[in-house]
Amino acid sequence: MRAPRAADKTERRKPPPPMQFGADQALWAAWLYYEEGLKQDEIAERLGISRASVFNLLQKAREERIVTITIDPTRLERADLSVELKEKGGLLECYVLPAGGSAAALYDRIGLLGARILEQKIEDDDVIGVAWGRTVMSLSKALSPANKPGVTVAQVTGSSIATYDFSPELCTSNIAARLNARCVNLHAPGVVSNSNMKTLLMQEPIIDQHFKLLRQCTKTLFGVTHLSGPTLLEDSGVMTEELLMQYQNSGAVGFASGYFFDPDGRIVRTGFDDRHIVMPIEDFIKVPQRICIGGGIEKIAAIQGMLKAALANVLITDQETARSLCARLR
Amino acid sequence: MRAPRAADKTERRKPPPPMQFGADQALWAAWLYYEEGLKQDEIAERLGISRASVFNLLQKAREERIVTITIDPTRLERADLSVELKEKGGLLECYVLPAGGSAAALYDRIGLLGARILEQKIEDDDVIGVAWGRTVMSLSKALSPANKPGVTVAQVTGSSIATYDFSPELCTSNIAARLNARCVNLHAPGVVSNSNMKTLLMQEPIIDQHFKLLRQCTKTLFGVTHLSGPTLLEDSGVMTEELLMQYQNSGAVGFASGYFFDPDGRIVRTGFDDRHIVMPIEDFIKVPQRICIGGGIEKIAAIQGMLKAALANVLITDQETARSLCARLR
DNA sequence: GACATGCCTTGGCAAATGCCAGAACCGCGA
DNA sequence: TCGCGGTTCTGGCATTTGCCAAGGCATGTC
Repeated sequence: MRAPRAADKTERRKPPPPMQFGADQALWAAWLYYEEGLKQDEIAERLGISRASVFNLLQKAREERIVTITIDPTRLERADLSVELKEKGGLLECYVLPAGGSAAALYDRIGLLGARILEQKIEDDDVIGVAWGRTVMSLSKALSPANKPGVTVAQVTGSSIATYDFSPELCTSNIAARLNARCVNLHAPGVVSNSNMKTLLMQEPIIDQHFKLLRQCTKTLFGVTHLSGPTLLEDSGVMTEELLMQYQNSGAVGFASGYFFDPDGRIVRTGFDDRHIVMPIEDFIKVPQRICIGGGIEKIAAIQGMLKAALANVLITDQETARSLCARLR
Repeated sequence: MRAPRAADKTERRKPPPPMQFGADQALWAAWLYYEEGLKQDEIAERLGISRASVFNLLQKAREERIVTITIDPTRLERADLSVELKEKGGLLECYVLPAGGSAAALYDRIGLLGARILEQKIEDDDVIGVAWGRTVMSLSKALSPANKPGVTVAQVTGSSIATYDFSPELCTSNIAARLNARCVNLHAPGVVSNSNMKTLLMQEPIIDQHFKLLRQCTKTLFGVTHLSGPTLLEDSGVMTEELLMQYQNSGAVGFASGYFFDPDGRIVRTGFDDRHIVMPIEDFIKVPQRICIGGGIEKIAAIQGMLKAALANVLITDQETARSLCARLR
């Protein structure tokens, strides 16, 4: 794409951003195509470029968000299955991902849905507590860039030693980066060696301050984990098999945002909880919007327990899971 | 769209895809298509319907605004020509329609642009004063339905006797209807027979009240008319040729929102002004956002005068007109 | 001043989409 | 049970779009 003629000589000086005209062309092509309904041929002719270039311009316009294609989120919420699950699950809102989509991993697909919903829900001065998980990570990657300097994104659970690509720190900072929001990481280990250490840590001013901030949360975002079979908790090195067994023996079926619970939604505690640095549940439960995102048949029991525990009041899941849940919830 | 519970009896013959998408089919098709990037074929397969039906669903989804395609209005404002004209014309904002669009009439194309911009600019408690004209009418028809019960749309100029399809009443009520806003028409003739009558009318409580409302305007929307050759003023029966000549002889080159002006932006008055029921110019000029919409080579001189008179601080026009104006404004 | 490098553009083909007219279907009434 | 009006769905074709690999053009380097 050529710069306008007038700029030819001064161009080597590069006073203004070089691609000024380019942005306009994409914009104009987009207008003519999407608003006036011209064919790419016609636009090509009128702009004096090839049709292929028009195609490229349109693609660029979409990529650069000169044009955006959005799906009305209120409709998503009104979909039949969403409404049914919302009512049966005692939720404030519920969103269900259509079955049989692309071949991508389910958590990526759910993450995409979650991203679109979160974008719509975010308000200018939100404080968002973020947990961790593959789906949350996926959501963070699917978020569109936005400018929300008033938003704070805070980590609800301590950081981990092991580095894996969906750690609490990464989830939090990723989301904050996309939103251009303030990122507040929790600079403490997620798990410490004994309860005494936890007590001491919690008294540290910086940590204490962080937990004060968490009490301001207007939203939290978290995934769910099931406990049977290979789980992230173990794979990520957060917990050992023995610890997990201990919870399972106590009747726990799932883990979400730092808490274990049984099928009836009772919180299950073991000694691990005394070493786990996480937002206290009594604070957590006071957050107005608690958004849980996750799905897959292996998680159904866990999600059911999570719903009974009322950890979430907004659920984002997939169709198959939603179906099963509806069936199970009487 | 069929009701979801069609499963009663006929459905038992359809074992393969036992999914019931009910009224959400369009929504889900839209999600899979626009968000997950599936082909129509694939969606058809997964939903167990023909590809053509998927196409129809997608079309419906667009029509019903389940999906919307929008062009970032801030980009429109940042386009080169817009910026140039904004600065040269002493405007707050300026929007330029790309040249060489569809074969539709220019005023329809500009109206479309105006509609998109107005949609973006409207705030929840706006009071919008609306004048009349073909372009304004066209804008009103291109507005997307919205729900703005807090908005008031008020007529800035009196109504006319002759009925034509872009009368002040129609422009006003059309816009209000689209926005689901309150519509306040001015129940008085646009032109009365003598100045005495105008004085009396203006004292009428209802009329007086209306003009009080107009003083609350946060926005006004109006077109421009040129005076040479056949004009709307004459065609619509608002004015006679003699009256127009009178203004032209006094140096007027254009008419906008009820006022005549000369090329230097001086307001031109004749006896007609004493019979013309319209918002007083000193009130008009205080409205924070005065949006003028119009274009076409025949209007260039008129728009130039209008700009000098600073009647508008937001201008929506087409590329050709914008080019000429830039050239003329030094 | 010639050559290498890398982004843009283009022509053309294969795939995807848009659209229409006829088929299938539904509910209703006889 | 059959026929009928109105609606929705589908097969198939013409058009439009998406994409790729080859060719340009301009800049940077020696």
